[in-house]
Amino acid sequence: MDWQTLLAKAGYRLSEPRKRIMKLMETAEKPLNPLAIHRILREQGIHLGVVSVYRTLELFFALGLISQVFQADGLVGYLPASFGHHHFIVCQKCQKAVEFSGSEDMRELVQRVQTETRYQVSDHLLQFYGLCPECQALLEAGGNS
Amino acid sequence: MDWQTLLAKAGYRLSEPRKRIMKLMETAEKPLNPLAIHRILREQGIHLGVVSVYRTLELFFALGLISQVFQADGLVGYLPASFGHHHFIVCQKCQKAVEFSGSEDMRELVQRVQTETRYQVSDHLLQFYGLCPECQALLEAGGNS
DNA sequence: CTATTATTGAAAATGTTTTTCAGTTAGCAT
DNA sequence: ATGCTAACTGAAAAACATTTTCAATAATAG
Ligand SMILES: [Mn+2]
Ligand SMILES: [Mn+2]
Ligand SMILES: [Zn+2]
Ligand SMILES: [Zn+2]
Repeated sequence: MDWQTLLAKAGYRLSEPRKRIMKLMETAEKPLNPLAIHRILREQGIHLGVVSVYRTLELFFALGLISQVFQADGLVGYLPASFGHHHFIVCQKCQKAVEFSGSEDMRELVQRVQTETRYQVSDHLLQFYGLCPECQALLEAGGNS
Repeated sequence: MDWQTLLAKAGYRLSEPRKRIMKLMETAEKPLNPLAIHRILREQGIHLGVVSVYRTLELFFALGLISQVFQADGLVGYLPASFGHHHFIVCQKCQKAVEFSGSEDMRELVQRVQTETRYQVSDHLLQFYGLCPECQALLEAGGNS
């Protein structure tokens, strides 16, 4: 089921701002935050109210169409989410992020932690950080810094 | 080595605001953000500039004395950090958080993801969410909601 | 096509974080 | 102990980010 159908089935309208924002998200390689989206669209001549960007992202997130992406020091933005259980790995150099799937990750660790802490675990936040293939290549070639 | 020594060795002064803030952090069970810390201390009759709270948390974090804690929807605040590799599990009902250690967690998963994505993994963000023992008990007793 | 209702967006309000800078204080030297 | 000096603080303002409000607009159903 595509996002437009999902939106409709959930009782929401397929408005112009929502189309614009999803179209941009779909091509995004790096996590985008509300103001960045607003700015990029404006640069493309598409002028949305900043409020609509906030509202649309909130809605898309609630519907599971996009995921929040964190950098080691906080939320950086959103990226389109595929269905099912997955996480992101983010390049520390260029921010490019890709998903990896992970349904059975953590099983043992969750067991251990539940026993140790007496908490009942029901969810987790996981992200990896590192270097994307391109940035690895660049680093090997010439530059440090 | 205690935090005061660590601070001194790193060339920083042991100022009154820093003492106040660390003392509060040390007793915190739930993640605290800058404005919450500012408010709590003010309620105790200790009036710091809000700027100092921001600066001090930034410094403590850079020195590894405190950790950032995320809720499923963003950074919620800071908690004291013990040394070494560890993560937090946060109660979704009352926010109480405890650490668990985890040096060898993820080894296999990291391998798999490196192969799949061609990224080189160098770090990770992991947090668990669930119910603390107290909130489990409360839930079993009477209430739903 | 029309009516209905969700949705948009400008503006203002609110909330958060950073910058600036004059005054203060911790730690060191005497 | 006392004074010196650079690190530090905090009030204020600026900058930035988010939420609220509400009249105007536009998407969908009929
Ligand atoms: Mn997982
Ligand atoms: Mn770990
Ligand atoms: Zn990269
Ligand atoms: Zn709890």
